[in-house]
Amino acid sequence: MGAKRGPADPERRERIMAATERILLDGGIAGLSHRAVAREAGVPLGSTTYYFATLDDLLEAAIRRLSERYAHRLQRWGSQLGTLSRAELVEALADLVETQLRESRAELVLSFELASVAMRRPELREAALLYAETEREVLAVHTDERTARALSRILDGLLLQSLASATPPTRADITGPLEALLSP
Amino acid sequence: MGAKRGPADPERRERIMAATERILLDGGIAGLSHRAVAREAGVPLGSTTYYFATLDDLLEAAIRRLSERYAHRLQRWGSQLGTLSRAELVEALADLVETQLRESRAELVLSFELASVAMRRPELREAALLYAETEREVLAVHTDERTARALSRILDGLLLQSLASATPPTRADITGPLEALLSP
DNA sequence: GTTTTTTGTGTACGACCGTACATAGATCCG
DNA sequence: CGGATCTATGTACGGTCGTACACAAAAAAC
Repeated sequence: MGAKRGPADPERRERIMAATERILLDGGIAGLSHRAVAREAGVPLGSTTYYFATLDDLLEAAIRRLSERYAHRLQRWGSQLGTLSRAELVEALADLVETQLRESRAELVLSFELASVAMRRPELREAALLYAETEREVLAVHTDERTARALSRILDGLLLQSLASATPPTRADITGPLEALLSP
Repeated sequence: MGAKRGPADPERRERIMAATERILLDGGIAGLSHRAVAREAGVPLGSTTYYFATLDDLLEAAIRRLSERYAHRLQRWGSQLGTLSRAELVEALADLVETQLRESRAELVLSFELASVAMRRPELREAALLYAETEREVLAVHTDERTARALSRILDGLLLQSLASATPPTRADITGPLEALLSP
């Protein structure tokens, strides 16, 4: 019952998952295939099917990693904030939206794609919801639970329409709905 | 320059588009192929490629039809309403959300899938935005433009999370964000 | 050492696909 | 009538894919 067996190249698995993430981020689920991953990772086809027998295994592993990274980023953002007034929270959230759109576009697109795929494939639901859960948890630190849920909805709508439309949203597009919700 | 030429079976094109809609609605874009449409419509493969040479032609035609039908439904909903108080508008919108989730689930799922695909393929953007545009127009009849935009965002977020999550939203889940926005 | 287990690879099968294209039938124009 | 034009179909090429599987190499167990 040794802990390590076989040629034990622990990088192998890592490299394959990293390649999978890259493929998902820039081609979406449609671009995912064992062969594409093998090419991207520089390993033979047999390696990808050995570690991840089915496409869903590959997908699930990559999604889990991406979600965890996203969660950490959100939590870091949350912990850098002190206690905020409502007005300050609006500005902080608007900054968050703008930053995400600028710096994490690919991750956002993928998370929406995942959500839409999960609507047809319940087995992917858990993976898809990791994003939303983290979001709500972080928001709940700064408001009550109910407002956090509403905020999460607005943020999703904002991000969705921003990513789908041709022109980026103005600051007012973002702050408008947030203010409406956060001004009691 | 006669209006009709050839064997002129006008149902042919119709049948193919109708079959395409059915395939998109229950299998999503991933299930779309010339062959699948041919099978569904009961026509030979050559027919589908004759009327719609590329997959995108097929997709665009079907999406346009679906969007128009969706727009009509929304407009009918809008015109059945008289002038409403803010509180009445909240209830009417919540009813709309619940009805859509119950009766037009497949259309909603497809519209989100389209939106997420359009994020990677700008040529599909126009088709994907038809849904959102109509929504905003109808909403703008009952509130000012700015509120309509915010509402549209909230509705998208609500529908997205409702479709992606395992359990349907409670009435409070729906009315919460709407009230927050519509109570000045 | 020998056997057993795990790690890793190459190949091949059957399926599906988009699209091109040669061809056939129908209709219209003159 | 005879072309010209449009409608409609069958087939076939070249490609991608998931997955199974036989097999080799390395490590572990004995």
